[in-house]
Amino acid sequence: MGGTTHDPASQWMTGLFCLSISQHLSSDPSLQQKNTHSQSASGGVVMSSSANNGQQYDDYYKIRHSTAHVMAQAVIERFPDAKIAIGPPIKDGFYYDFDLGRLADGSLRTFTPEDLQEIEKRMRQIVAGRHPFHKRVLSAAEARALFAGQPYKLDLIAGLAAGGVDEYGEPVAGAVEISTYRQDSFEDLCRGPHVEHTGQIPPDGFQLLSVAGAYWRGDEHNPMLQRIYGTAWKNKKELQAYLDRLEEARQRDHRKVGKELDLFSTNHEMIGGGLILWHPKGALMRHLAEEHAKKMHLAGGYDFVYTPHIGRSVLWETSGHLDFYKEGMYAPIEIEGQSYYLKPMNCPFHLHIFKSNVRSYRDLPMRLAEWGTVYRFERSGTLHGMTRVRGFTQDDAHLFCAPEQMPAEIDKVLAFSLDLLRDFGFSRFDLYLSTRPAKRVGEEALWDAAEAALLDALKRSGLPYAIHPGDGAFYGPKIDIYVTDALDRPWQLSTIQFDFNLPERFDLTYIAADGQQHRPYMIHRALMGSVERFFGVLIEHYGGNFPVWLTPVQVKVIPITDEQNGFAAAIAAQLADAGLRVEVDDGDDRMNAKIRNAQLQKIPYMLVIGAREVEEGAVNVRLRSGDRLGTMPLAAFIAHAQAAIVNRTVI
RNA sequence: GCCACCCUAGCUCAGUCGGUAGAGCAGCGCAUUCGUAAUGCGCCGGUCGUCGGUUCAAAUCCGUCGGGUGGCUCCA
Repeated sequence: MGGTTHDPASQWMTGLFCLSISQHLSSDPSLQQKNTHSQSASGGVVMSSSANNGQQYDDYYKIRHSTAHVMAQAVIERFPDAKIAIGPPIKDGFYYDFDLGRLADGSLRTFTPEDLQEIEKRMRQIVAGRHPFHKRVLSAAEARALFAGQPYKLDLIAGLAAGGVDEYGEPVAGAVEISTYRQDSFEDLCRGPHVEHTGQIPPDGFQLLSVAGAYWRGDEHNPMLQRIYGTAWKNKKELQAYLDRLEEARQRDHRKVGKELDLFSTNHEMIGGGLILWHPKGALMRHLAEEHAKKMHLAGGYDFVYTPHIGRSVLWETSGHLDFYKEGMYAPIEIEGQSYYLKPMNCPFHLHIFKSNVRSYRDLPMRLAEWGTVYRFERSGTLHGMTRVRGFTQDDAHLFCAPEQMPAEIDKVLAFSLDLLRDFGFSRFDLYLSTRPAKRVGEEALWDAAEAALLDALKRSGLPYAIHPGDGAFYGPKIDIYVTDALDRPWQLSTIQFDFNLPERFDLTYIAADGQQHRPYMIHRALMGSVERFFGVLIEHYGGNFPVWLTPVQVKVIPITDEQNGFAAAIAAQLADAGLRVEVDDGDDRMNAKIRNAQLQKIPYMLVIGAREVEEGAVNVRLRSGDRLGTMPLAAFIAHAQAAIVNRTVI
């Protein structure tokens, strides 16, 4: 999700008066596809240095698309009355949506696990038949006749026949050709391309994965369809590699690792959904992360502010939140006849800090930063661990500057953001510039200047970027930064957004050198985005094997017998004095068990202390990786560990 | 919110055709003093998520509510 225009959630997230952070896991490789699409639709606006390797993409695209058709055939054979909707290839696979009608009791007819098994079995038979894919082009009238009993197809044809727009109302370049593809007994409305015949679908390269409810065109006002997800690859080996990747992702799931390492928990029944309890070890990591980020902010010219958790309704009326964002806000609290709202965003408070005094151009740029905890209503079905929650803390800042300062300020904040993300171990970035949408506020000159500044900053960054034309919020253009994690998954973290709206609403001014009042530029930015979500992403990126500087317990001292407990305690005291976070395991376990426990807790350094070490006054160092550094003087180990901390390395 | 699947001890799970509950880990106790991923023995621990129905009998079958997981346009 995260960032596509068609995502209703992110649409209301961005259609706000203030900084919005997409909390979603951005499992959205559509970005790449979307760019291609934008390019064809709007004449090559997209500039991206991450090249599509077309041939490969085409092969997978054809295999997945064709497998979807084969699946639809198998479904139709088993459920002859099924209505078929759409069945596109997607990242790593495909899906197809079906309407199976209703059962006698009025409930939706759905696929059972047995259905899936049988469908998959039948698919292999169809594939073995080596049926060719036949394309034919037909008129809208012919298409309507062909799909007379298929309401969803008729809906699609209507969109195509209307011309100029596709089924989502997006403009389509060029003339629209209506075509079908047929294999064996199954003919589907489709623009292709497909493989030549079903024999080109590797029978051991695909697998059905899951069934899910999905609304027609993603709109909950529409009928709910039954979607079958599948995956398809060129051969068995690739399929297995993909399944292994899914398993690896399960192993790294931040909810699983968070429990194993005792970092955080949630409790829907007693606390509430989407609300995080940070346990001591998780809280320590959060403290370390924030401490580092805050030092960077102070060095980067930011001023810290603190603002309340609630504010009077007039504040949210002024900001526009009560008009446009009420759905996302919690119900008001009544105090002394006044309504107070829990804050969904920090910006209105920051604007009031700006307004609390007459501002001179000499005060600018003013950079107000706050780790501000906000509360937003999210539908219960969308909540997910730490990455989609109802209460979260933004590393939020608002930059106010004079027009002439703006380009430099953009450069600075972009570089700052990337520096911070790099410090947390991310090295692969994709940047997106979202430009002016049709409905917008602010003068054209403001948009021109802001978009140009953002684009220049992107160019100077030297990193891959792309443009999403028309994808900006109505109040200003923005840059979003996606990082790619260790499992090649993109996540939207940082966002840098112009706002031409709030300075107007709050009537912000400063006195320029000409003695006149001027309106400042205002930029929202969050780098981690939501601290909770960022933490979830970090857990999955590292799979719990955190870099030494962030890990809650850095050193476990392991005396082999209790003869060494005294020496171990003395070692631990010296390590603590050196600033290391250390624990001693002086329990009854054998050394092997102590090592195993430390290993399971993913503690980077284990210092094994036996009689030899005591005699030599040294420590024997084992790493989390299983590597052994051997015996060394304590001072040498401290130097090693401190270097790992300073360099933020993962050992 | 909607669709599917799931809910058994603190955790991970087993429990056959319906005959009234088991293991490992964790915790606690005792013994053990050990050289790089689990020492042994014992003890404690569950009205099988909730409420209701069917039945001589329900963890098991049916319904209900609660909770969890995946999904709800990655464009015919």
